Order: sequence, then structure tokens, then C-alpha cells
Amino acid sequence: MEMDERKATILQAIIRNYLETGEPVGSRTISKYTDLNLSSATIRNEMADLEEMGYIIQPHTSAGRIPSDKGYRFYVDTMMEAKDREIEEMKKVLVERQDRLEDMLKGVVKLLARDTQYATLITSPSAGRNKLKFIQLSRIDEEHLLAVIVKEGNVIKNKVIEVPEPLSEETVLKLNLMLNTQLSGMTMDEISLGMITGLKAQAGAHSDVIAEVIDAVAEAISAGEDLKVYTSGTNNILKYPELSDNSERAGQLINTFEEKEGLEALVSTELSEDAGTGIQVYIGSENKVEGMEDCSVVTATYELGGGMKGTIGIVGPKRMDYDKVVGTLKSLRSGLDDLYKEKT
Amino acid sequence: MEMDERKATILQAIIRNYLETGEPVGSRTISKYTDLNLSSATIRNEMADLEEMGYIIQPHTSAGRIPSDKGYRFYVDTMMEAKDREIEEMKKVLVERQDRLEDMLKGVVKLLARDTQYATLITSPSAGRNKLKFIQLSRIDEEHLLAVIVKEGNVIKNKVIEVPEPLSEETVLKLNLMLNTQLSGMTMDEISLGMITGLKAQAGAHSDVIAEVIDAVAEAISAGEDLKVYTSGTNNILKYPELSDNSERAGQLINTFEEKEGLEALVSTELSEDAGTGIQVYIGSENKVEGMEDCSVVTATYELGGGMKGTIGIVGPKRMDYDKVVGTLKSLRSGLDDLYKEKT
DNA sequence: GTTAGCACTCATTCCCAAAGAGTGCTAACA
DNA sequence: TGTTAGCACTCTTTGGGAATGAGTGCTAAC
Repeated sequence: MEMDERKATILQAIIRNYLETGEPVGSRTISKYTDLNLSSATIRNEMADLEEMGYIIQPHTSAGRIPSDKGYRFYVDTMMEAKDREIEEMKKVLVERQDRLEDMLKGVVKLLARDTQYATLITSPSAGRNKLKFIQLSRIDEEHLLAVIVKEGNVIKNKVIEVPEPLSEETVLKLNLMLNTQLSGMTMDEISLGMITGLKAQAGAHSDVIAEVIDAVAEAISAGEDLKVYTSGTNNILKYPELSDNSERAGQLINTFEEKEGLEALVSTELSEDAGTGIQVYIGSENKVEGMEDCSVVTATYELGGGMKGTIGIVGPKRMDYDKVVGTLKSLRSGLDDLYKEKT
Repeated sequence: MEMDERKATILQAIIRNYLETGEPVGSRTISKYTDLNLSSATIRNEMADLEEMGYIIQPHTSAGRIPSDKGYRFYVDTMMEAKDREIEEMKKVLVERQDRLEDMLKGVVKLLARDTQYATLITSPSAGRNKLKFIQLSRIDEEHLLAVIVKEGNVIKNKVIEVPEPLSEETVLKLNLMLNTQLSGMTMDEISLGMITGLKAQAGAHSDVIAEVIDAVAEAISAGEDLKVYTSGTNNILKYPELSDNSERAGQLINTFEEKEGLEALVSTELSEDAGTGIQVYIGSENKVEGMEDCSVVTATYELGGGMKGTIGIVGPKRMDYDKVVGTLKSLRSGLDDLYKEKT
């Protein structure tokens, strides 16, 4: 059996209709819905074929058909067209350019949730290169030292270090100089054990301080730099009966969103061939997050320049409005691009 | 009509039972449940009285009674006894003393949610005194300056400032000195406009940098220092039909928790007479958060010493297990106390 | 003051019939 | 050979009682 044009049209019609209503769709509906001028009987024949081919499913005898994962996949792959939707509002928010990146991300994800009525998430951009720019030690008081670690892309990390006895201003200055001459411009890999031992030796009595600073540096530089995930619109999950009527599962989903557990998994798999659009669609069990088998996920990676990359994601039911979602994400990407360009 | 001992016993029995089952409770049940040895008919008489007095409500004729807000209030006020429950697990987590306060708070709130099966929240402790300890300016690169602002309690804020033209190391040192001699130890109120103008004049060509630093200082010092709220167990809301069967409302609740909107309101009202326990109970519409009229909220303030104060809250249905919740919060408070003492 | 008894009220449950949606198959048609 | 009309059949959904049962209020007796 082959997929011919008419079958494709019918499949498309079925999916479209199902996306709107969430109800199984019957042959009669399609007969009227499309402009093929075919009777319901003919449609029925075709539908039987489509079912045999695995694109649609009958929940029970004498119900209409609903798309299978394979059906959705076909739809997404072949029929999706980029609609440049207007999302003026979004751009406006982006352009307002909150000085705190964090707030901007929260704004974006919230707006996106309101616009699409799905659950959304965004990860903070991670600097691609992970180089140390400089370190600044300062005395806070007798017992505490503050280490400020600045990375490429002006990402900053603070750490308070307890010191057993007071250090003189002079000592602090010396340590500062030492650390910066040795470590500036280094990446994690380049900081060798030998170097660390050398530093400690130089520091003499204050080697324990150095050890703590090095720890902080390691923490700041490596460790996925605590990838932050912001979410919004979790409550939208309740709007789709197929996700919420099993309250066990709904609870698990909500929890996943609240605790952010496993969401990185959605976002970290860049492995697919996204054809340069930066947009990826996972249907049903195509995503590997536990409890999300009944959801579809659309993700887009964005760039803010300087190797700052992050991911935006939308999670909804399988009968998601793929057209709209993909369109929105595309505009959003370009919006973020513009933002960066304006800024430079 | 007066509240005598027997009425109180019956009311208590009704509430206890309702907390367990979530179903309206009838006279027959109470007759067997209590050790008063009264027949159901007598109980019915008493219940009629209690209803007249406003402590209980009949959802419809020929249903059992459920407690009214007033009934819960009576229960909470008079019958609650401190049970020192064992929460070894919690203490253990606390004692592990994660170096990052943030992680600790997240851990606590999560554990609390798992233990109680309600939705929970915690606010980051805010330093009571809001004094400036010192300011540190450093050059990041040609165009950027980093301002590190350290407050009492070693709370740190960073701000990257763009500068039109490069500043020499010397200038930065001078600005540093200037800022610190003038501003160290100040509170928000003490920094007058005159002082700011004076600083700007001293800075000469670099007065715009000073302006930005002052802005950052103001932001750091005032503005409730971005009170952070962490939540957990939002999905527990779905476990209580009286909250979740109206999916509109459930969605709103979940949204409130996700966006943290209005949760500050729960937490900021210290105005009540908490008799030194630091624990407060809001029943039904006693709390002022929109959409939370059907919930009860129990909050406890905790202290980490040095004027660092925060609030823990538990949100659940009105038929919350008040005994358990209050007990848990009490232990938790003392746990946090211990943690602080150990540390000093 | 307490209790037994009884009539009465409602929400809930269950069952069954009717309706309705949709299918698969067959036979007729162009 | 593809399309269509028609029909029997299958299942789900809906709606309406009837039965159930929990619980009350009231009255009369103890």
C-alpha cells in the first residue's frame, strides 16, 4: 500500500479536525470537511487503508479515528508550513530589555504560555566557551573573604570563604595577583593539578584559602554551570482532558514541571537533524521524560550571541497545534536574534 | 446558646472525622465514634445547636455536617496540642548543611511537601538590618565594570556596568576608595541626595559610573531584596477533591504556586498575635490570596540568627490535619534553630 | 434530659432502553 | 475499476426512573 495524494489529504484533514475537537473523527465529517467531494463511504475505504498503514487508530469499534504517533509524525514532517505569525507583543517585551536576563526569560516563558495555552519552559543561556576571566578576592570582615569569579560572557559567581585568622589587606592583594596571573584565561581542562599545587605552595600559610578558591572556580566553570530552567503555564495541562483525567499522571506532570526534574533531558538532546531551523518536535514517546509519553514537545534553541545558547520548549498534548507552535517558536527565535543585534 | 463541654467534644469529633474522611459526618457516626455514650438522636439535637451557632454546616438537607470556617477556627484555637513529632529525616537533611542556602531551602520545602502531602512554600531569609558593608568595583574589560555590593549578613549582589571609555586601574581604585569611605555602614535612609551629588562631583568625568553604582546599591539595599519563594508539592492539590474537582480553580491555584504571585501576601502579614509560637493559621477566606478561599494556610517564621528571618508555609484543603502540620512546623523551626546554633 | 421510632428528604447508584455515531460490507452504478 | 448508496451491526453515550441509603427533624415515651 502506498501513500498517495488523496490519502495524504484525508490524513491531514483527520488530524486537523482532531486537533481542534479532541474527539475521534468519522468518515462523514471528513467527507464534508474536505473539498474532495467524496462520499463518506469512499472516505471509509481510505481510512481503512490509513489505519492498516498505521497512521490512524480506532479507539474502539464504531468510533471515529484518531491519529497515531506515526500519523502525527507524518503531519509534522510533511505538512507543516512556516507561518510568520505576528507576535508583536512578544517582541515588545523583548525589546524592553530587562537588565536582568533572568527576568527576561521569565517574561518570555510566561508570555509564551499565555499565547499558546500550553506548558512552556526555557533554559538560561549557557556560555559556550567556559573560560575564566578573572578572580577578585576581598575581605568582608575578620573571618570572611569574598571570592568573585568572572567568566567569559560576564557570568559571575560569588563565594564566601571562612578564614581561621584575619588576613591583612596586603596578603589579600598578593593572593589576588597570584591567582589572576596564573588562572586568567584558563578553561577547566587547562588548570592542572600541578598548577594548583604550585599555587598552594606559593600561598604558604594560606594554602587552605587557595584550596577553597579553586573549589569555587571549579564549581563555577564546570558542572553545566547550574543550568536554570524556568517554566510557566503548567496549569494549562489541566485544560486537556487526555492529560488531566488521569489525575495520577497529571500530578506527576505538574510535579515534573515544578521540580524541573528531567526537563533538562528534553532540552539537552541536540542530537537530531533539525535541518538548520533549530526546531525539534518530539511526539509521544519520542521524548524520554518519564510520564510524558502522552505529550508532545516542541523545542527551539536560541542564541544571544557570544556563544550564549539556550532552549525554549513547549509541552502539550499530542493533539498540539503544531503549526501555531512551530510558527511562534520561529518568530521568537528571530526576535531574540534581533534583540542581540540591537544590543551590539 | 452557650458552648459547653459536651458540645465541644462533639464538635471536635465531627471535625476529626471530617479531616479523615472528607465526607460529611452524621449523628450516628459520632454516637459511636465518641465515648460519650449518647444516642444518635441526642447527638442530632446537639448538632442542630452547633449548626445554629455557626460551627457546622449542612451541605444539603439530609446530609451530615461539615465544619464551617468558624468551626475550624474553634478547633485550631482550643484543641490543638503540640505533639513533638519525630522528623529525624528532616533534621538530618538540615544538618547536612548544604553550603548553598538556596539548595537547603529547596530541600526543606520538598521534604515538607513529601511528609505532609500538602503544597508547601518557603521564603529565603531576609537580613533584618539592611546595611551596606562594602562595595568593590573591578574592571572586567575595556567596556565593562563589575560592581560587587556586600550587605550585612554577607548577602551579595553583582552588577555589570557599561562604561563609554576605558578606565585606568588607578581610577577604579580611586572610585573604590571614595565609595567605600562614604557609603560603608550606611542604610538606605542614611544615603542622602546631598551625599550622592557630592560623590558625583568628586568623580568628575565618571559621575555616570557613580550614578549606576548608586542605582545598584539602591536596588540591593531596598526593595525587599527580591524575596525569593520556593515551592514544592503543588501537585498535592490534585489529591483533595474539594480543591481539584473544579478544574478552573485548581488551575488557578497551580498557577499561583508556579508564578509565586501573591504568595508573598501569605507570608508578609505578621500582624497577628501569634503568642510567641511564630505559627499562624489562616482558615478559608482568612487569607487574602485570590483563589485560595477554599484552602487553609499554616505559616511559621524561622530565624537563622543575625536577624535572618524567613517564613515556611503549608497550603492545603480546609480539612487539613492541623495537629500534624503545626507539630511538623514547630519541629522544623527548632531544627533550623539548632542548625544555626551548631554553626556558631 | 435522653432515647426510640418514624416519616421524609436528597444525593448516589444502578440498570436499561433509546439514541447516535460510525463502521464494514455488499451490491449497484458510471 | 473506482465510487456510492444502503443496511445491518457494534459500541458508546445519554437520560430517566427505581432502588438504595444515609441522615435529618420531630414527636412521644421513658
